[in-house]
Amino acid sequence: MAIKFQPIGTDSVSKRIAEQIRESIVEGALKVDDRLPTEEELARQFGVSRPTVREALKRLAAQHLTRSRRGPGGGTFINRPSHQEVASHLTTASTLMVTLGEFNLSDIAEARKEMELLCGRLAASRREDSHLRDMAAEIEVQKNPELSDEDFCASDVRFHRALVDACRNPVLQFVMFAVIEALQPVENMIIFRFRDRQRSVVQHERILAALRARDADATALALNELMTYLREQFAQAQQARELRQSEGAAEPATV
Amino acid sequence: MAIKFQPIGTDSVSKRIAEQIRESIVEGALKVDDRLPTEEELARQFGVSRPTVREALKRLAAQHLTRSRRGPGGGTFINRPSHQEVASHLTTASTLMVTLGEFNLSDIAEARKEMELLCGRLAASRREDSHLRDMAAEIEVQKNPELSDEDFCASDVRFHRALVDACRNPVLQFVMFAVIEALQPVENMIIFRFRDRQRSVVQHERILAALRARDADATALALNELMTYLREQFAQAQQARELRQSEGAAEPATV
DNA sequence: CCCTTGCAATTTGTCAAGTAAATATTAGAT
DNA sequence: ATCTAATATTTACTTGACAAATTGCAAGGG
Repeated sequence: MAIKFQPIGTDSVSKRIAEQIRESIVEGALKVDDRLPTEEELARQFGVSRPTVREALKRLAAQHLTRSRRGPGGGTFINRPSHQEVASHLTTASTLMVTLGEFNLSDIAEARKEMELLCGRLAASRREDSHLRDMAAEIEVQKNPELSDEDFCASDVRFHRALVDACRNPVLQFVMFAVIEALQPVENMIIFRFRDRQRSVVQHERILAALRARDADATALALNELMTYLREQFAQAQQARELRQSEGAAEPATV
Repeated sequence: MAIKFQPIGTDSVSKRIAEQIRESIVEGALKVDDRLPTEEELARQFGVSRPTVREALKRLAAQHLTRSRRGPGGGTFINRPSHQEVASHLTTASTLMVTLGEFNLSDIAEARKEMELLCGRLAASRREDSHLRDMAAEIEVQKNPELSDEDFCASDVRFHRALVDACRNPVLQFVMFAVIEALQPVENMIIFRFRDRQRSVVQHERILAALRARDADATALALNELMTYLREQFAQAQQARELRQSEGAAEPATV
């Protein structure tokens, strides 16, 4: 009985149809803005029913590979996925992996530190005045003591996004947005507990000044200090979290 | 007439249902391996028909957020997104954005260079002997002159993956795999045209030696040279590509 | 007593046919 | 000529049904 039986292709029809269309796209047979046949026609060609075709199209739509419009001249079209669409997708995925504990905080913090340092160095030579303005505006927001913790954190995220934008490399921007946004809930938690805003704001100002002077080393230095500080906070938060989990796992948060 | 009318929720029902379930997941109301109600029950709760619910579930399944099984005890479950699944998803997305021209080659090459340099520096202090062995094995493969261009390229990818592995940061690994794999088709094209293998192999050996000595600076130096060389090749390839597109756009490839 | 076999119940997968809603086109009216 | 209304096309959704897979249990044979 050493026969190796083939695992039967058990994927659902709608999945296989979606795969087939996706293949056609990546192989170039279907180009952006090409129109697919009508659902009825597709159903006929694949030899399946219309709802099955529709499920396949929804799979593709969920990945922003197609878009559909009703009416004459409507139909289903191949979509060019925009940066934002794919990035948002990536962000939810990474957020989920963080909240599910798939990545630990210190790994993310390290990755973020290293990559943001990299962006900072590039940004020093490439930043435009508009980036400086955006960052300055956020610092002003952050100085407002009336600001809620949530709003402060949101502004912090916008500040770092502006910094990443200034490095003017779409790929790095793409990746960093996911990393930064995935950290936001964690940052929220930390800032809520230790709310040491002043220190962050001072560092932000140092970073901005260094970028304004197009000084890569000074930018890296200031960023490094900020990131090191944040990493300490993360480690502290993680210790607290682990302590809470092991000690009072049953108690539902002492708020 | 200065009234601001609310934009009416124009998203399709199945999309809104998928959104609602996704929200429940990221907010923690639905945990991993939780079972959703049956499709019929969901249809009743949302006040829609079963096919509509199914379209929503297919959207989620396409993002690996849920999985479904038939039979009693079956149903639709919240899925824990594995590194591999999400990474493969990210890879196909970035591959698509490259082939659709959303990212240009030099941006990717730059991002890859900077990030791989970063990984290299970290790897110098963290590499294990197993990583060195993996890399050495790939270099041996690459020395074989009988190797097909395709196989050489695949080995090259494995070499760089091993390098990234050696930095021992899951987040960086996660991101880099997508960037490296997205570049593979392009690398293939270039190596096929200019097939300068010898030069790559020599650089690989230098990188390996530097890692063996745990010398971060030497690693960075060797990597930098390799990446700079590759970037030149990319630029050359892109020029050739653009030339071909503008000149003989009609002609179907002169092979 | 244990192991196999087969049956039944449950749940997703697929099909069929039709109604509703949106939209581009065309014909008609002012 | 320009605006309006009818019309045709195509996706969006509904209803109702059957098929297939998988689990659990029960009956039968060792």
